[in-house]
Amino acid sequence: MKTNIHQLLTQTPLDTEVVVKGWVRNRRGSKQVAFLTLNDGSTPHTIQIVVNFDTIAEEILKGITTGACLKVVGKLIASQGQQAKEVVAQSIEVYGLADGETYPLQPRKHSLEFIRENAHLRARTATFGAVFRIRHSLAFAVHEYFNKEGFYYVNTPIITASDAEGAGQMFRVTTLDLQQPPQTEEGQLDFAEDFFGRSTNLTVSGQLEAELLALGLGKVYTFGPTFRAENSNTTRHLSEFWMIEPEMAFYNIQDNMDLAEDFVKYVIRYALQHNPEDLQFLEKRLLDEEKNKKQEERSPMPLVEKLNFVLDHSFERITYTEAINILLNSKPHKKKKFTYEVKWGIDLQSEHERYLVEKHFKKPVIIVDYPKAIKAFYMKSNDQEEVGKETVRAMDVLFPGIGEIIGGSQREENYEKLTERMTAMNISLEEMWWYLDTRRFGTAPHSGFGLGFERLVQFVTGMTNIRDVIPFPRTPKNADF
RNA sequence: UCCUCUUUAGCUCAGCUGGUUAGAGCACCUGACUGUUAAUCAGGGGGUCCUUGGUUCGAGCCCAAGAAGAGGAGCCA
Repeated sequence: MKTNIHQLLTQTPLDTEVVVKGWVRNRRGSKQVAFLTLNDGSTPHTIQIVVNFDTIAEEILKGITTGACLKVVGKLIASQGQQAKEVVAQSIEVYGLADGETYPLQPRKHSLEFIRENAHLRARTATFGAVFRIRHSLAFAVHEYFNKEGFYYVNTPIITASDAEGAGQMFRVTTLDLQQPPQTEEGQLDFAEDFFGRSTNLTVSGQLEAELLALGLGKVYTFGPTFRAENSNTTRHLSEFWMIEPEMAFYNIQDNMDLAEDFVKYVIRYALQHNPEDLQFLEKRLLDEEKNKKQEERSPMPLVEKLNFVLDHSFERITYTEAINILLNSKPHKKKKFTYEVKWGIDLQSEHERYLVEKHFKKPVIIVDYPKAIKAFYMKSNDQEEVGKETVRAMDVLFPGIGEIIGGSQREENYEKLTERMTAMNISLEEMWWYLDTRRFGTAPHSGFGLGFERLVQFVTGMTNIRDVIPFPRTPKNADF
């Protein structure tokens, strides 16, 4: 039976003959004995291999440095050193050496920027091992949650012709000859000649398609790649990221918020239960990293405590109007510390959101009922409101440290109101005929939201740069590996 | 896209007011050491000082342009 290092450390009884395969993290030694620490990705911990030179020819150890991959046959025994268990080698087979002169990773702390430049090898580091294991757990928990709640997993297209969503700049998909593109008589690019016979792009959201499926299947969710060609250079934006978009028939905005909170708590709890050692490792990493920071820039609580805090407290729910009033009465506003003016109708800026979440409530906050003027066409209008202060049933879930983690709304199901709004916003009714058909035939109240998966992974792992929570980050000017 | 900062050995960094042969720790190699834990000790090799142009007798250091990276902002998830 194949055993991994996690099993060796936690389950395998002592004095068992074992086979260990993994990559060397570190090597120490003296004349008689060498110590290798090995990791195989199954655990944040390493197992120590003891090599006595009277058993193993010293020649075999030549060239085995950090990064080498080995197969070790030996016996699992109680360690004389600080770790509980270790393996005394009986034989060693070298799968591959890693030339010390050129192998980039060393048994020392590297900067995250350096490791990012070597993203092809970073799965071998303790930090990224932990991050990617947690990422897996969260992804698995997403499916588990929705499955248990009666949702269907649906796949929406990655190549779309829709350009009505307005979620951001899009990547064009084309097979046209860019050297000599076909032109129409007016001198425009002739997309009739293109592969699909029309202009197509990578999806910026699966929401509109998910709505079609929800209005038939009831409760659905998507979990897939999403693309935005925005020139965003921040620690929380990617050009290619994974989005989770549940869409539910017969859910109003309250149901939508309840679901969002329950869902996020479920997946965080899952990671706490399934990756305690990885989280402990990352917690320690974060503490080390923040040692050099000023007190006020450090995280207010350790990682695991922060996650438990989120589970133990209900998210604060306030309306946009209430949020504006809190901000108007806040110290930074009165002392004119905000860069952006606070008044009803503005889109809340990062500094405002951060004040509400990190200073005022000190926990996750859900803001609802945003001004209609700053939100998308498909969001349901609230009734009977003061002229000039119309709102829509939109909600954002704000998390400390990363800001908006979820954006959602109840959708406008009324055909007349929807088309009126689309016309006002210059969105083509003809192109969106398929979307409007759901309102024309058997329309139903429904809601949904989108959650940026990487932002969730960021929050749970405490990683501050979103490029460090996806194996192959795509950002402006960077598509390496 | 805007603002700020950064770029010197494989990595992390130092390098004074512009001055002659550019340094340290770690990594790597060689050797020492009776079980190490960031092992330790001794020695060795290793440099396009981001690029281009300029100022100067002389530039790692000053000036200009550009590139890349980081942080923040905007856009958003």
